[in-house]
Amino acid sequence: MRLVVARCQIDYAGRLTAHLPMATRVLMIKADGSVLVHSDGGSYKPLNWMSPPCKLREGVSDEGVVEWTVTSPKTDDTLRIVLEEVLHDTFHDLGVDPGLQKDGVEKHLQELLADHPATLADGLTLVRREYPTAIGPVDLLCRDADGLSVAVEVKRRGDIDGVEQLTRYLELLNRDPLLSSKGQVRGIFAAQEIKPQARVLATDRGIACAVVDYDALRGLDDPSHRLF
Amino acid sequence: MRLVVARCQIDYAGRLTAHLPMATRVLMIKADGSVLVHSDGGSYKPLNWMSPPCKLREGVSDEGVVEWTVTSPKTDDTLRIVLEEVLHDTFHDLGVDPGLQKDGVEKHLQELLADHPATLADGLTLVRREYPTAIGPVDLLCRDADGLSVAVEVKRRGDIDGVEQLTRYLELLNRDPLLSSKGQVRGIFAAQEIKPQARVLATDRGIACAVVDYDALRGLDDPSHRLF
DNA sequence: GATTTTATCTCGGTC
DNA sequence: GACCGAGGTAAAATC
Repeated sequence: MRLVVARCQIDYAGRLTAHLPMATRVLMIKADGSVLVHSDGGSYKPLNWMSPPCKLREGVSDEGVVEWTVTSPKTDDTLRIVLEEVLHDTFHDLGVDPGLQKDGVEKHLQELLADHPATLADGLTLVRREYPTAIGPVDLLCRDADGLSVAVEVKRRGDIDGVEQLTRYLELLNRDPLLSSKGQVRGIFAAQEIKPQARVLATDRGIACAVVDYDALRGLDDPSHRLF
Repeated sequence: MRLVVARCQIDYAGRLTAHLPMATRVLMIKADGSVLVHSDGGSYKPLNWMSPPCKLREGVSDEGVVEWTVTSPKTDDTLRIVLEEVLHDTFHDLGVDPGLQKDGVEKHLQELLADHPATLADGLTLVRREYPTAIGPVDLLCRDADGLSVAVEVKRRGDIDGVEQLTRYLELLNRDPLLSSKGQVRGIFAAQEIKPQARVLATDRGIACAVVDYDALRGLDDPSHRLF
């Protein structure tokens, strides 16, 4: 990884053309030859970049101006960087990164709860995941110990929208005699964190709230499992 | 802009939770407090990041370990960075970036075609750009040599969705007696590249396809035009 | 390998 | 503020 801070102007030509006027910026040159141009703002997206695979060629023009040309052998995109003044130029050996471990997305939570519905309420068993309705799939459709249907809406962060969503599902499900013949379909709003407003609304509508302990749930899935 | 190279491990908690094991990485801290964590590979997307607005707090634990905590006041996302060894730490004043000048996107194509509608079909003249309808604006509404209305949908890459879109517009426009009294409103699907499926569908619906030569169009606009 | 779906999407626009 | 659509979308999951 090479880090360069320099006054530069940049031209990109590829699927579109783009130009960056002369200014001071950070140039990040990765081991695979890819180049990122960052300013002191914006978000994680660079002002301009070249994706790997690509090759950087350093040249000097007739007027003695340093100019980098980054080219992609596959897409024939090119990035031309004219360096007016180099303020910083260092190289760092980073080695290979072990990579990111992601976790806690709604889908994974849903999978875990589908495997362990009893953690939401005693005696609860799964009928099916993504139970289809006219207005969209219910995350989990379950049955309780008395054989009554229970609809579960899973969210990572439970806010008011999720309660509204579950309410709509419950209205619909309760019109289905196959599900509601033995008694009303109940709702459980399951999330890692439930916002106070959402809890009030849910309680008001007779919907139970379940705060999900993600780590404990993973422990059930695999007792020897450790987070990292 | 502060650039730090360090052996670190990182935990993120927000919309999801993520973990990066101990390894050497580049930390980019921008003027607005946002933080980017880059490794020596991947693409322009950082391994982990915090979007502005956010605040970085540097702390030292009981064991003397340096630990950064980046928090967002709005979304309560947090990024925790444990620094085992700092290999590089520099600050650079970049100033405000003048920003990127883009070219060749759909909007620009539309402008060029609005200036030169005859390149789409002989005798075509522009009535107006972004002609409003109940379901959204038609890119270009034109009139042909016989005084018949022609609706043009402009895309950079023409796929099936664009044809569907134009079809909906044509249906609507053909219900307007002011436009269709002299005869049916025709459609032209104009794009730099038209996918085979889209071409088949367009032909099937009596919509003409026009592959736009972007560079030639720019040449018309200004024969002496040079990129920058 | 091609295609579809997702994203801590980002970014710019309009309403 | 929201909502919508495009992106040099990229990247992951699926077929």
